[in-house]
Amino acid sequence: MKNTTIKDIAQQLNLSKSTVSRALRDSAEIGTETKKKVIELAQQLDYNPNPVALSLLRKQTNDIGVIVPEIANPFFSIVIAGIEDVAFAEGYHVVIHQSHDDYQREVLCVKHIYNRRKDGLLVAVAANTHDYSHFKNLHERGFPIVFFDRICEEIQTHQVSVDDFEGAYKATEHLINQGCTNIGHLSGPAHLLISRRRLHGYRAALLDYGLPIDDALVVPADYNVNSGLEATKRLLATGLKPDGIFACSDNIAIGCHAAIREAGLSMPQDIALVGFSDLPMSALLTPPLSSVAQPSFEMGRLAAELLINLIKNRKETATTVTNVLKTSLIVRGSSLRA
Amino acid sequence: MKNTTIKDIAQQLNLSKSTVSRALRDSAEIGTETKKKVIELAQQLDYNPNPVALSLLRKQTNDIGVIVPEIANPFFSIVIAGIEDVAFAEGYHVVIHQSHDDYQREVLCVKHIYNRRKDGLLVAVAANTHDYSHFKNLHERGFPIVFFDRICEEIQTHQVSVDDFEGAYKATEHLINQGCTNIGHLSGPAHLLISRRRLHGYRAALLDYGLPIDDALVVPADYNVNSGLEATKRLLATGLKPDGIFACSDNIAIGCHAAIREAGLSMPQDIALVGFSDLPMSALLTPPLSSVAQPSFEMGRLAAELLINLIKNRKETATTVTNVLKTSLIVRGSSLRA
DNA sequence: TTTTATTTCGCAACCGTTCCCGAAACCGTT
DNA sequence: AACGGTTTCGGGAACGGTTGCGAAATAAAA
Repeated sequence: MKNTTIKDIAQQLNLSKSTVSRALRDSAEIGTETKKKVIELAQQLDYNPNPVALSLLRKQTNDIGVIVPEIANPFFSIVIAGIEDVAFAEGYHVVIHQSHDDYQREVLCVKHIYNRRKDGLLVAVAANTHDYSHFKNLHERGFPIVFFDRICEEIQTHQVSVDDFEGAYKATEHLINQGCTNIGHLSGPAHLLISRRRLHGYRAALLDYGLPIDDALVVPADYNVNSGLEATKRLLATGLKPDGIFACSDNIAIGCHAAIREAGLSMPQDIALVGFSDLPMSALLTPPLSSVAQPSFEMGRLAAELLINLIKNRKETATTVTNVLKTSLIVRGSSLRA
Repeated sequence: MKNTTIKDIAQQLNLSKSTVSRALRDSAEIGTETKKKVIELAQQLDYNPNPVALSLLRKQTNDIGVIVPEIANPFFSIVIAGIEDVAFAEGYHVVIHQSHDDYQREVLCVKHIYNRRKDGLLVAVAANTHDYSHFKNLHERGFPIVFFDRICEEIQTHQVSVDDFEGAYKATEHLINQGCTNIGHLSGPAHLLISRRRLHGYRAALLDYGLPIDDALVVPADYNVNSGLEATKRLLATGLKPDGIFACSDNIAIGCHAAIREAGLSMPQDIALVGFSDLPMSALLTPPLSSVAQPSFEMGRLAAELLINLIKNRKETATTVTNVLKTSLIVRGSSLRA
């Protein structure tokens, strides 16, 4: 029932706590004889040090906090898998929080993580977060933070993201190469950096290839299937007749995919479609969804590595790195015209 | 940088630690005047109690450990979302571990959770776990455990699962009603209870409707897409020409779905297919996958509620409940013959 | 044999908090 | 004026560890 403590061992062996502690840590200033006795009894009583006591003493919990919009979002759950992978290997434990894309809730989560003395924070910011002071606050106190995916350039710390601009550019370029001349874009919430960067990549490709830029072809959506479906309906209702669509995320693209089929249009002939993220399910659609693949698992791994590094040598915080991972365009039936 | 402690407040106000502590907890034995001063200064210094110290004193961390095979598996990530939902509301934090369906790793995770003094454990056991002594060990020590989905009947504690038998029965019955007379089954690893129960449901339906039971039509698979694909290939290679398939999970069904199409067979005419779990992606297939829906989010919520209840009143552990949630068959194009 | 060095261990403080218990100080009664 | 009862607060132990320092005891050097 009760866990055996160092004191229990000390009493049974008529020793002091300190001696037992030192013996267990194999200190040189303890006799070989007593050392052996202590270790034996410890093993017998299945002793293991109370990490809570250690945390109090060392002022570190070996826990890292993670905040994502939704755990159930496949992209984030894969990132979390990457995080857990390196965290486990390094002896850290991962405590998950969901912001539900809500600013208030995010603030609460951040407070929780800081107050509960987590060693660091990994975060993808909520979609409707405009004010970053809750993060700045911690950062100024020297609390280790690493942003991933939905990063925050305002804060001078490690950031891990993919090259959204290039990914979006390649996707749009691909549509152009497939003969699309009237390409629409389903964009994400404008205050998210990734949304803006992907929008810029889309525009840059149009510009480079001499295609007109028509803002009426850009319809905003939230990062979920339903919103993608609605946005596509709105886009089709404009009568602008896009022959290609680049969606800012796969979830949006999946909604778009359904809307196109509902409208009785064919892919890729009537409309060629490309998404972003290459979720596992995207390849299962008919036609399978072309998408800009990003290394989600690796993103999690890298973010965790950077954070743990930050935790271990706090001084070197000066040199913060913005890590930009490469994307790769996966061309499938939704956009490949024969 | 440094967090303000109760001692800081005490020194600045020339009071003792105990007085400050009591004042902050609004104790009746502290004068209104001092109480006000303490609370004001605390607010000004942004004081909040160190939860680590509290944990040491109270012998509870307010953390609950969760072990799942894979976080990235949509089913489990949705369950986790449910867990996090009630845990957050109850002031508990969720620490995620992955067993990767590996027994050794699972044992390690269990040790971690117990040693780190988590208040309780929520677990879906690994696919290749035959020995449950690592769980029994904790349970005998009075450590609160709740199993979900992949439960463990050997241990007398709360279990949350769906009615696998009934779900499988309904799925098979539905196939029979669609005119299938030669129904195959892609089963899961045999030492998982859910696999066996679903297999039994399948068999019972065949029996009840007077169809022959042919074990050659039952092909084992692991709970992932690739294994489902391979298993289907093996099933088709037998030459038994099944006209219906009930797959033990949606992931397996998704692999099966692909294999059927690869083989040039049509759904639901040549083969009608039903899966289990109704993952979000299943509805997106063409034809959309019929599936036995289970309330994953609710399963997470319920499991967390039971665990927290167990934590709060340890004595009442005597009355353990095996909670069986209802499934519902979602019929879609993969099995509905016109 | 005395001095010095070395080995081996215990005491006590500390991390931040709660809480039991005792001690003033003040109040109102006889 | 003496006494019992409140009110208000401080001291110290406890939770389970680590660690600096001092103190025996033992061994080595003079």
